[in-house]
Amino acid sequence: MVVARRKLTDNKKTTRARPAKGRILDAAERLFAQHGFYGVSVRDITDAAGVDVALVSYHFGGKRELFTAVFQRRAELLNAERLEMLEGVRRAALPGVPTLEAIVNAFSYPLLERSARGGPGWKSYFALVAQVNNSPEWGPVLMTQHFDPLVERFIAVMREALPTCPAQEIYWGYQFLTGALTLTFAETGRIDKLSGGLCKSSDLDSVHERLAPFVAAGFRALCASREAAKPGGP
Amino acid sequence: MVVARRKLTDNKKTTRARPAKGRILDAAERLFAQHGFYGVSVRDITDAAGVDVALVSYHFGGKRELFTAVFQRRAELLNAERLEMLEGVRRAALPGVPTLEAIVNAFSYPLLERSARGGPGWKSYFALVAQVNNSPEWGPVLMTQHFDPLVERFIAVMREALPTCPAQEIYWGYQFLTGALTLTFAETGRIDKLSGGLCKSSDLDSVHERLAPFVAAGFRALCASREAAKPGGP
DNA sequence: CCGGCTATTCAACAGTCGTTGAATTCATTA
DNA sequence: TAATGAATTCAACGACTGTTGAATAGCCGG
Repeated sequence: MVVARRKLTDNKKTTRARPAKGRILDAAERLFAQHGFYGVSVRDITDAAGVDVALVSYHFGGKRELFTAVFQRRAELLNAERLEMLEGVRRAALPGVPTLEAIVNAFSYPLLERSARGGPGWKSYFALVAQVNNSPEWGPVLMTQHFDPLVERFIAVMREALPTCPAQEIYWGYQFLTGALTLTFAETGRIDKLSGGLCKSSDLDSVHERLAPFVAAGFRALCASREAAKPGGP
Repeated sequence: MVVARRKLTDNKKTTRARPAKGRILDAAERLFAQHGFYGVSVRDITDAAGVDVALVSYHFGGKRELFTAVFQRRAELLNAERLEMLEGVRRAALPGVPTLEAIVNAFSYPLLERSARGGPGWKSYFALVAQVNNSPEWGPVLMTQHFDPLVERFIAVMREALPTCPAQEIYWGYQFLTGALTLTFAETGRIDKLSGGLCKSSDLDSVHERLAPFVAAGFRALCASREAAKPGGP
């Protein structure tokens, strides 16, 4: 990415609102989400943050470490919230099991809610996750490292709710769910053009209303067709 | 991307199997799919192709044009095949309408089949599409330009098959479908680890068996819930 | 053998890349 | 106030970036 580099001979010692480390993280989050890891230079980031180039190496060790720091920053908070909601719907359904819709919502709602009303930083973060999730270079490392513990718990609850369903079906259903969810976070505006303005990528409330019914029905269909395929069916 | 650059003082004038232009396209396809546009240098590509650096500018005009050429190359063939299959299932169902499963299959099967058994070039191509589709920088331009005409036809047939369903539901359903499909193409291997080897990202036949039932059920659920929400329902 | 054309090679350009070491500033404590 | 250690600035390094113009090789019809 090449842009006119802002002159900053001014505002050098003026009272800076926030410390440099956070400013760098914010700028990196936004730019990495737009152009990817290699599409952004360290100078792009530090210029946008209004700090010196050397501070990236000083605070984070290097560009690569900055990238993972950006990815980590919001992951724990997010997963804690999702886990809490997941266990909440599980407890609320005892001694039975929660509906598939409730489980999917526990998985997706905290993300959609933050992306919709958490501010531009969160919006950028999820766009970054969307790119990472679909990247063979970064996906296996970063997604597995930061999200798999929660995903395993999610799948375990899903299996409780579908006790007769083969495990593979749950995993494939999860893959379809996360694919649909991450493309939503990318907010490329493609659906806006396709629908002639009828739908808007940024309308995450509409997604929230529709994702759980869509995915839950998909799970049921998956399990039903596989159970029917088993020998000795009903 | 930084790798040791191969010395090629040899094999300069030896009989070269295929012309340079195609070799460049193949190498670019593979490397762009792995690391993205900015993650690969022109020299990475030409070294992998065994040709001179200057040939990229000579044959394509520049790196950017090479990228779009890679993206274009297989798009028309693909869309022609999908359109033919789509119209085929439509005709076969006359005077009625095709099942949702058949429509989804016409949309996804040609892609899955090529990715599974079309050779490494096709596999790379779909991994590239997965990244582009989730990129705010490239997605709106490339996906819209090369795939939207087919998508519009696909959605039109979908609406014929669901005549009472509001248009928005079809568009959202399409977004979920394409998200699930493109993440599948990324083949990041994440589901392999999650499932402990039970599922394999590369097993596109399993995806083919499951995607249509999953998505068709999702569409039906979407339309049903929206019709029920209409005033004066049954 | 010639001229013309395309394809390829080579060398080099100006600019950008990530990183670093030394110098400087800042806030806090002794 | 002096000292300390962290935070920031500055200048620069060697390597790599995409692109280009001139030179060369190969081929085909005359």
